[in-house]
Amino acid sequence: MTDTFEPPHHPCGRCIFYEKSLWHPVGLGSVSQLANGFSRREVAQGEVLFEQGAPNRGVFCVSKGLFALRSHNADGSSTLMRLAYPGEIIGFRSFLSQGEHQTEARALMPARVCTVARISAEKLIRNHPAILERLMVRAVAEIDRSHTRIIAAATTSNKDRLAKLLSWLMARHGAPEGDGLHMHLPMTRSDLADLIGVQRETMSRLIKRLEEDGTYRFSGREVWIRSMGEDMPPPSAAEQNELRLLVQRLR
Amino acid sequence: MTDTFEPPHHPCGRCIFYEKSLWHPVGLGSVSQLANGFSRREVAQGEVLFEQGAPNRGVFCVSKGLFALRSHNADGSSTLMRLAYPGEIIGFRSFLSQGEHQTEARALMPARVCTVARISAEKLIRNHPAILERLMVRAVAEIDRSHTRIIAAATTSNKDRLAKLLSWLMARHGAPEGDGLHMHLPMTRSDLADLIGVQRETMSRLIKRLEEDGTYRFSGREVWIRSMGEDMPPPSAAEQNELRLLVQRLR
DNA sequence: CGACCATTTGAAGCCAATCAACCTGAGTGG
DNA sequence: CCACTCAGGTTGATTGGCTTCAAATGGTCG
Repeated sequence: MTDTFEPPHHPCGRCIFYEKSLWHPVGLGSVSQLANGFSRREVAQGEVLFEQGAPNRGVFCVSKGLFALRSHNADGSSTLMRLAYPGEIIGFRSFLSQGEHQTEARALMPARVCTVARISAEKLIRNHPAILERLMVRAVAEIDRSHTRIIAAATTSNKDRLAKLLSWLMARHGAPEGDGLHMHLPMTRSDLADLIGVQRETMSRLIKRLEEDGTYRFSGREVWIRSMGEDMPPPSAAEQNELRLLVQRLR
Repeated sequence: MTDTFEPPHHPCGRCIFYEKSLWHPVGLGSVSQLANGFSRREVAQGEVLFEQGAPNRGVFCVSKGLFALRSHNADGSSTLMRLAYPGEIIGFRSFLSQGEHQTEARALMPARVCTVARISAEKLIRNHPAILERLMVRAVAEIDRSHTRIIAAATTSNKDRLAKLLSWLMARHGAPEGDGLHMHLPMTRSDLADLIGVQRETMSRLIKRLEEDGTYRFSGREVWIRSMGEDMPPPSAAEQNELRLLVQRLR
């Protein structure tokens, strides 16, 4: 839009979500201050960006790939709290409370992350209150996500929640194939189980049940979803409609 | 502390949590601006402060009593998202997103609420970024609460979660009695069920099972908890210890 | 090949949802 | 005063789903 006025050297300037970037409010004058504490880094698939319990070192922005934010429970189990896609900020809770990371961040795909070191981030936020406003938007989004999940867990069946999750993932990782969609699952079945809140064995059985319904087909991490038309009565009318829209959108 | 310098007419000046109040950063100079959009109001037990879906009219601070923030689901069921005690801010999500309330706020006890009208609140936040910082702290707390709940739902039994909830409520509503504690439950069993995420009938059975364990005694909304010492092996060692500390603290 | 990991399958048992019936106390209206 | 209703709560019977333990399968990698 206003290419002429945008600072050519803003570290986030090349990101497709630059306009919505957390650090966008840092104007021409302070770009050097931002560039100072800024670092960009590739994270290999499976690599841990930060451990649960580790001290926070700054604010992280996913630039490429996908991260899983996982909470390790005292009893050895773990819960996958959320997935973070490019443009999303992670680790901001521990940054704000100047404490330890509440979750572990692990790359589920080859990823890239931009970090603004803690000291720099604190300084920038003090000087540019608009950054805090943007961070607040992210926080509210996280509250919304959490509430939605709590409600979903209390009101819908595990099978329905899995179907919902799969169509959600399909929207981000899928491509049209035949009369439906196909994707490579970015995570293991254990991860899916941790995301839905069931045991691994149950996830295996849920997947089998979904396959028996005829809408989904699985082979390892490959997933196909039929765009459906005349077949059986699948999950629900709402779900069916959602899928139809999804197929249309990706086509 | 610095009584001499505190504005004598700050609307929140008399609150015991004044120092931690959201509007504390409004200094001497701007108090009139705050007082402008400020209103205080009694809310009768059972009365609804705001409905789910209603447009946000400002930022609410619980001054007395207790509110239940409930989400009404499409299928007619509802989920009790959280309880709000004096000093807590409610309705800030819809305030920030300038949208509709995501939850219904209903007084579980005779309550009092202080409201800062939307326009005033927006102006104050623009002029005093420190307010936004404090609001961010509340938002992070809400994220923490939600995450804890998601993890608890995925890893602990309904019975254990209920026991935890009861001891939590006991800490806020209980008083020593005999060799244990006693409280009047501030909510119905349906509310408890909505908080734990089970059906009313299941809640009734959970309560019966807790009674059979011998730690709790129920009669209508009256609840007694034994401080225990020699009896049976109750919920868990951690839970037992927590209760012991609780009894000591309230003694 | 052997080790390891992810996944699947089976069997047993527990737990919660559901539907239905019943109970109680607090109004309400005749 | 009684009959009625209604909200809150309990109880029983049944069913289905999930966990748990155990064992088998399949793929990958040194």
